[in-house]
Amino acid sequence: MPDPQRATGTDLKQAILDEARRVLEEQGYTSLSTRRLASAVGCTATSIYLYFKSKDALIYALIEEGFEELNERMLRASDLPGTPLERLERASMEYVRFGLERTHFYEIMYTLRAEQMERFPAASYRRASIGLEAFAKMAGMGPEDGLLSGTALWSSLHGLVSLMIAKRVDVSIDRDALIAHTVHSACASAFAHLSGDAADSTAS
Amino acid sequence: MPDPQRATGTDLKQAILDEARRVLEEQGYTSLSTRRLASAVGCTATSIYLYFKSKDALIYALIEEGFEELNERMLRASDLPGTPLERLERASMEYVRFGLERTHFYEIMYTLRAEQMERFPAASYRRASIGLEAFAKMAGMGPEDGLLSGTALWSSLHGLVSLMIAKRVDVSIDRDALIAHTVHSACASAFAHLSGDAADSTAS
DNA sequence: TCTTAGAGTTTACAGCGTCAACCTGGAATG
DNA sequence: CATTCCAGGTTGACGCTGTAAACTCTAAGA
Repeated sequence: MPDPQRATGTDLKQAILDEARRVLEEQGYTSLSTRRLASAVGCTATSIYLYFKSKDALIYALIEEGFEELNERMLRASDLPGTPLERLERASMEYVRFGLERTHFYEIMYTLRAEQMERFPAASYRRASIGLEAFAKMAGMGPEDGLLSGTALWSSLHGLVSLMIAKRVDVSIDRDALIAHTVHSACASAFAHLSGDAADSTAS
Repeated sequence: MPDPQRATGTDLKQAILDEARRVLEEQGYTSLSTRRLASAVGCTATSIYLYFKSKDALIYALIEEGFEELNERMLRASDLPGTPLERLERASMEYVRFGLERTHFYEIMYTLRAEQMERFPAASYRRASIGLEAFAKMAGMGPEDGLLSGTALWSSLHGLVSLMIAKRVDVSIDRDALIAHTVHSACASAFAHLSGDAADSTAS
């Protein structure tokens, strides 16, 4: 009987996941190393492979947690009463807040390049765009023009979040003002293009 | 006298830079390794440190090349005659095109996190936001509201580029349509907020 | 008591960035 | 000519990394 304190079996898997989440949040995903992880939870590096196919698979598990939380927060934010535009803005704000609060999660969710990671399970890819679908639905958009407007909105929000995370935004800019401005005008844009609908086909 | 084919001195530095650029463009920055680089140009890994303080410093040299090209392209695009809005749209299109053509360059320029790299020389940080200043100037924006609108525009473009690079955009969306749509509405937004100026202070 | 299977460990491999010490050919100096 | 000096390399090492193969230990079942 070894150390009774030490986790084994399913508990060990959970302990690995917990520690990985902790390290990710505190130091970012580049600090995630199998050996450090293992020594923190009291096992060897190779034991991790008993529960995760690879290091990437472990990271994917964290990514899914991230999508879960993001979706939940966006749904909660948009479920409050209000006009469609108000609800869209609240959900958008929540998206931005999530990104800025959980920067390291956001990073692995959206900025890791697909091709240089092991194949991401198809089911998870679906998850990744649920947020977008939420945008489109919220605005009552059809699957055609809605996808376009929704993606453009998403681009704005994602761009804002990732520029801020990467510290590329001019330091003299008031952060809250920038966020309010960007969210406001991106949401307005999305709605404007909806009203214009079939009438507006821009010059070729 | 060793192999006369082999580059030495300043030539060696140039050869290292050339090879690094080649590998970056073909395989991305994660494939840049000092040893592989060295063996490709015919020297040892440590020789690289004779010309670059660190691997990061080498990457920064590439980053600067990227900014140089991007700035040049944007200026060229916006220097053609046309209304300010047209010029802004052309420059924006050029920004997006650069990002999608030179994905690996774009990646190191805008998505590497500042804190996990060695200190980026201050002068280069200035370079990094010249594009933004160009946006603001082009629209004849003052340094106050211009920075805000310019950054919001930049967010849209950057978000679009990086979502597309990371392959997060729904495959059923027509790429060109998405680009046209996003650029068009982001530029329009930037101009709208300029006209509204001091009059428009949104409800608190 | 013997077998079996699951759960972890040991050991190893090939790669990484980087540092300290060493070598070497040619120019400058005596 | 002989000597010194040094820029421009190389060698070898350190401490990391992910991960595969082979080994050991423990508990349950027959």
